[in-house]
Amino acid sequence: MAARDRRPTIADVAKLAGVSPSAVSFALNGRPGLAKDTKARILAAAAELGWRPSRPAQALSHGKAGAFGLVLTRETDAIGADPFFPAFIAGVESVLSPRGDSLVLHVTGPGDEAAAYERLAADRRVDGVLLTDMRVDDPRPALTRSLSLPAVVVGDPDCAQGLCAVSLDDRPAFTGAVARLVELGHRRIAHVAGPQEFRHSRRRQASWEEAVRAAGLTPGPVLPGGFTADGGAAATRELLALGDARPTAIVYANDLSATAGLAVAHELGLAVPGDLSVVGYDDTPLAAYTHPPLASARADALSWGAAAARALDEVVAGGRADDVELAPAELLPRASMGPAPARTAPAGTAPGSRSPAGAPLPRPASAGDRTTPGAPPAAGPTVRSEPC
Amino acid sequence: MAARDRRPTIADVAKLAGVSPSAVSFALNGRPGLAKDTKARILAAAAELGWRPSRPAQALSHGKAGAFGLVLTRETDAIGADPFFPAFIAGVESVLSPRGDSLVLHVTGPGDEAAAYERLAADRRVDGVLLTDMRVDDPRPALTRSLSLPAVVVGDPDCAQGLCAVSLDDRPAFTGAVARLVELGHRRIAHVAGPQEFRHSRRRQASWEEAVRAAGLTPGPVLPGGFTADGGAAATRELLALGDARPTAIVYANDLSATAGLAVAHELGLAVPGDLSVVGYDDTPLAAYTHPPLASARADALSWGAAAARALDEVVAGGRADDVELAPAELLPRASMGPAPARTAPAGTAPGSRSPAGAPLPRPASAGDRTTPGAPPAAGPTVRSEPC
DNA sequence: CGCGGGAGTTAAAGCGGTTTAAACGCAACA
DNA sequence: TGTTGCGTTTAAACCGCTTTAACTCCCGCG
Repeated sequence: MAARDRRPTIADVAKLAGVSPSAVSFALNGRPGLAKDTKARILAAAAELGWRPSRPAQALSHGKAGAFGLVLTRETDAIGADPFFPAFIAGVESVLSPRGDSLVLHVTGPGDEAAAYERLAADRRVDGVLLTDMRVDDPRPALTRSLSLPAVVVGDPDCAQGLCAVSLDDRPAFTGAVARLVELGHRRIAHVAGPQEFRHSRRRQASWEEAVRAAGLTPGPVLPGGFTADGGAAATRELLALGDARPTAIVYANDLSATAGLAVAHELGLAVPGDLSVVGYDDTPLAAYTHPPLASARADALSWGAAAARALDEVVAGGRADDVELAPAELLPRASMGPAPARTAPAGTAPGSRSPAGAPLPRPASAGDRTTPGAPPAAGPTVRSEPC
Repeated sequence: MAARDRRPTIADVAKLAGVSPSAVSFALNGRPGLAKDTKARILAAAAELGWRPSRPAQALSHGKAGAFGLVLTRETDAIGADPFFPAFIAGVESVLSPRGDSLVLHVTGPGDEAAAYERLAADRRVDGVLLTDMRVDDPRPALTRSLSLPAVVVGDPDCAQGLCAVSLDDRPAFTGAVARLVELGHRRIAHVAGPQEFRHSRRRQASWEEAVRAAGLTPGPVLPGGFTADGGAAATRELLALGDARPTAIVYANDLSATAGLAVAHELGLAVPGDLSVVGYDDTPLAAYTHPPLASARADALSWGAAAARALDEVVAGGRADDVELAPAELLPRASMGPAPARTAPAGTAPGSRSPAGAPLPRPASAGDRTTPGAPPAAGPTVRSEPC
């Protein structure tokens, strides 16, 4: 019997089955040209020894690492709040795992990002990478191309720079939220935006703006919330200090800043949704349990991860893959959205009496209203933020 | 010049530098016996070609994968809320990254857990694994041992079964919170626990119980919160429906359930902390921004990850490493903790007038009080939950 | 002048697989 | 009986690196 402590190799299996190592390899990989019973004998021997091929050895000989890479670029303090990644990663795993492939994760500071990708490419530890959190003028598509590192963009095609993009539209959630708020009588709908460097932050802002315009209103103040609780709280404080110009509804770029906004409203003695309506995005586990429950939108991060992994598969195999568009995030209009407060709401818009969509609503004369009045928001032109 | 599309190998570098491949290897690995200028020439050639050794090839030849594995076992729906892992992973990375090593992440369902570790071991894709979320009677220490897969336990030594444990004590946070609540006049302090399968859930519960006993009180009701918002809300609803026996303070096993509890209290018209004090654990980014801000405790997950990675290093290298004990989580007593409501609070414990620790507080006669009265909680015996 | 010895360098043998091309056995065919 | 051809199996090269042992100089010494 072979040495007890050494893990079995293909040679051990071959010996036990009474064949050559090549035969074992053929059996393992389902190559044709092996007699049925030989193959069975080999697989039995492999099972008996608990043998599985060494991935490094396989990687070396056929040049595939059997792993995808994911680089998370974060400031140290911004780590920990994002419900997107765990689910996304689980989705990626759902594709990788059945094949025995792995996900290699790297967390880097902003300065080390390029180096992380270069290393991933040079090390040959992964077959391709998933690019998330696309930024304006993101250097990564060009970088991965120059490294000839297969890559897929997790985000809209506009910023893919020729790479395959796997996207999930968050715009309907924002335009829908604004449309619903308008329906509820709101006229001053502010936005607390995410970091401007991110494509999706800008897209969310553009969606909000388009929907507000489509309702014939002037887009209200936009303040940066940075996707953080601190930022969301600060922005909310500022918005609520605007006196008469104070918004009656705030659309936040994510749940974290929205939840912080809720707390600030309470702190200032404002009722939600009585005095202020609030909408977030992400549908954090907590969203249904804030006080009041936070209206938000659910993006299916699990499916997104799976779709991204499948697309990267294709790119790795064939060099190209078609863009994928997933089902858009759907708005969950929870109790934090309500009728606009009486002082601004028209008489007919009391709680419970929803004016049907399309019914003419009193619209305050607003300077700079350049949108066709009455155009239903949902049917408006697609929002295009500037190309990245 | 070599083929343009092929990545450079050690042979290309050797040719360019006019030496043999072995010399390049020696230069790369800082082996002695190479003339200084030869080494410099080789490194220059490597830099010029942008060559970095192939990790699979290295792994194959010296038998080290240059990667650690982390398996996250989660039900699909429990994914996404935990602020611990992103920070923990970043900590692990801080050790791995400078060396060019990687983290291989696997997310599995509960049923596939053992298979995931077996694969990680058989694949030889990692040099060792980090075991987190230790459970009662956790099979993984035995499993990794039988697979001769180096492992480190991220959790207290009691459940390490002989493996190296890297722990961060969460008990002082719980005993401290209870002591503070007692000081504030609370006499009925309930606990909303985490899933009983987890060691740390039980330990937190035991800490709460010990502290309550140490204060001469009878441990109040314990309800399962499952670490989730749903569970926390349900448990809170049940606790607050107890009528006269209703607790005046609830210590939750984590922030997620605590935050949901806050919402339930509001919903029932109870003021926090006026009618009910609430404490969580984790110091979620949101904790400082709930309404009112949630008292919680911060565990330094980043350092924890780094320490765990360093310990695993030692285990991989030498087979053994000393247990590591990190600085305990520290309680952040935010506004959700306040004086007990008047109907139960003694006269002297009005808001703002804190009775100094150690001052005799009126203590209700409670049956089953088996602890020495007056023993300061912090100095009490170490809580030991049953061995796992 | 030959030889021992140290410094510098390299040839060659792995590591554990995959893969190509050749060898093998055997039946059918000429 | 000697080919031919097919189905099955294997030897050997290779993937890119590490490492041991050997090899080559060159110097100093006897």
